Amino acid sequence: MMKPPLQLLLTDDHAVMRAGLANMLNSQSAFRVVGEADDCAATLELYRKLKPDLLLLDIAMPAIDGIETLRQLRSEHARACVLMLSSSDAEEDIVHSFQAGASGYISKSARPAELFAAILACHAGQRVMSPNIERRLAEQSAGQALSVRETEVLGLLRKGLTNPDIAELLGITRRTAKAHVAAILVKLEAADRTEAVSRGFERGLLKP
Amino acid sequence: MMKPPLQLLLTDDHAVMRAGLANMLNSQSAFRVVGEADDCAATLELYRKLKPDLLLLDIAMPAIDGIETLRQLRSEHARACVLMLSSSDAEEDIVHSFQAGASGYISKSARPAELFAAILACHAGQRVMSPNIERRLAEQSAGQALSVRETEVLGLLRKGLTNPDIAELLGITRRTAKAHVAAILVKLEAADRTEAVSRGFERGLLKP
DNA sequence: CCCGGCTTTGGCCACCTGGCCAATAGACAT
DNA sequence: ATGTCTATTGGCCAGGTGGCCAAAGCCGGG
Repeated sequence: MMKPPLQLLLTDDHAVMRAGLANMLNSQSAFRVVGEADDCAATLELYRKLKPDLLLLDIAMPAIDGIETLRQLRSEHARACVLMLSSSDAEEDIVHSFQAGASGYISKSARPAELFAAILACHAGQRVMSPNIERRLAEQSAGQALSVRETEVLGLLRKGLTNPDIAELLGITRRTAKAHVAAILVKLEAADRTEAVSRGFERGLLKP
Repeated sequence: MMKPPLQLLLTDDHAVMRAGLANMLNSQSAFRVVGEADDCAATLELYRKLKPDLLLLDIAMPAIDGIETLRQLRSEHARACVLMLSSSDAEEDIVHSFQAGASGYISKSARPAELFAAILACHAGQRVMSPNIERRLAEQSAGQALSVRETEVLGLLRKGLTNPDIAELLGITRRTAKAHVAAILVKLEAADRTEAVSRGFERGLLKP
């Protein structure tokens, strides 16, 4: 007597990836893809309807990204088991995923067998990370995390705003805006605001 | 009597994507995935060995990206039929792909049926683009293209270099470095060098 | 052969930048 | 309650930035 297959819900904005993934997973008797979604709204709706055992959720999505989708899902279904499937491997994405309640995080670079194992482990209640992701976390966490305010300022730097611009927009003095920028430069190890924005993109703090 | 299936070579750094794609394509009698590669070197090697009818090539790859891989392949096999498969949809990637000799460009957001059709059309000698990509090209090409020199300077801006730094590094005067930066600002419609770098990332001129 | 674009160069000037000094008030954790 | 972290603010200064004026040589396409 076999165990019934795990009911999986797939979310990824790339139809090719979804179809390929579904094909591959369904060819394993342990899994069964019961639904596919391509954005946040569809994910929430299908989750309510299907009550899958596990959600495979891509991070990079237009409009509402995977992290935010995860937050919304967990606020409604606190016990949802979600495995993030990412192509970026950016430190920020990983950290934010776990903060938002992900059960695991695996790279699309992982071999299929690793993915299968990750899904099973995740459903068994374990915290899952692909090996190379653990390595990255150890390496990269040399850099300090930006505060909420600093992240906000970084978003303004990106738009080409000057310190006086930022001060006016946030209703603070120029001096304070400058202080935030200075803090950003130190934390991102950047020589100036321009390099800071680059590092922001590299680390996944800013999305293209 | 059926036509023999098209021999396909797959290149993508994400094993999950490769496996899923291979699964999906092989389930169609018209296609047969005869090889998979995860980087430039493996692609060139397998291409020589297998002489596939068509190469499905992902753009985003670490170290050597898909565009450069395409260039190298075409310098060796000028008649190679290559369909770029991309997740970015950045204008630059599309333009560069065709300049480098791609036969087609399709988004991972395309539905499987579109992908199948694209492969067939490509092999039939047509120029293939997914519909939403054509739309983007029309919209976005409002922005002017950067010259070679300007692109080089943009890469230095990204690293936080000042105009004097750039001048010294390129062996030109500060005034000239300044002129290049000014040209970049105009072409990317940026208020300052920091915003220029943002636009660079958004347009795919710079890669995270 | 001429036009257009790319690359190169000069000076002047108001403004912004980032580094340096130090300090206070509130929030959240221990 | 004590301590850590964050957000906030001030002034001074050398150096970088971007806008404005204009112009020359080079190269490829029409």
